[in-house]
Amino acid sequence: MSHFGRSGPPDISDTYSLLVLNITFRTTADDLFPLFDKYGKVVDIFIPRDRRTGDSRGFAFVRYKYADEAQKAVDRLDGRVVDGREITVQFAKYGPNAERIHKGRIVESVPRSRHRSRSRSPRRRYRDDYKDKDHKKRSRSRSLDRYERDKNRGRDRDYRRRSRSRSASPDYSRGRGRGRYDDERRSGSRSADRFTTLLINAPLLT
DNA sequence: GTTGAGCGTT
Repeated sequence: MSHFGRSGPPDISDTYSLLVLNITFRTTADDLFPLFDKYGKVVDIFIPRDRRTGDSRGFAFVRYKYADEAQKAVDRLDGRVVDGREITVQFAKYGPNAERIHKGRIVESVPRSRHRSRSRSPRRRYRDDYKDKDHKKRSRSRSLDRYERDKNRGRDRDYRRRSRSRSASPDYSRGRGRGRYDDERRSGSRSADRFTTLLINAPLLT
């Protein structure tokens, strides 16, 4: 029953998006919905998936109808263990300029960045430190290596396949030999004629 | 079957 995220963004101007990080790769929107719906009206849940494999990318977007409910969900669900992993819940933004979407709704849905860049509140600072420590523990080399390896493997296999099919093709060796032979014969005879003319004419001219 | 930083489909 995953009708979430199937028909595009419904009405962003009236919703408050939450970014849920560190979820399991097999956690679906239906798994998150009952958990997040307990703290407010969830209008949409979207989990970005890989284009090729269709697997979850490990994070989700939960859209709430009201900002206070979204804030409450952040407070209650950030750091909670879901499916064996500690999830990270925070307000999401569409891009580098998410505040320009609609002055009012979306801007109010990003109180953390504004508060952090303007003035730090000691009430939330201890949580930032906690999250910072959590982030420092993570390493990103594994997934990146896998991605590069996959890309290189695919390219290498393609290259190998093409190269092998060409060198192993009997047409290639036969055609190459025949072609070179013909080429040598045809152009050789003509150039030999020219050379003969030159050689014959050379002593005459000298 | 694996993985683990990050900001999203029309």
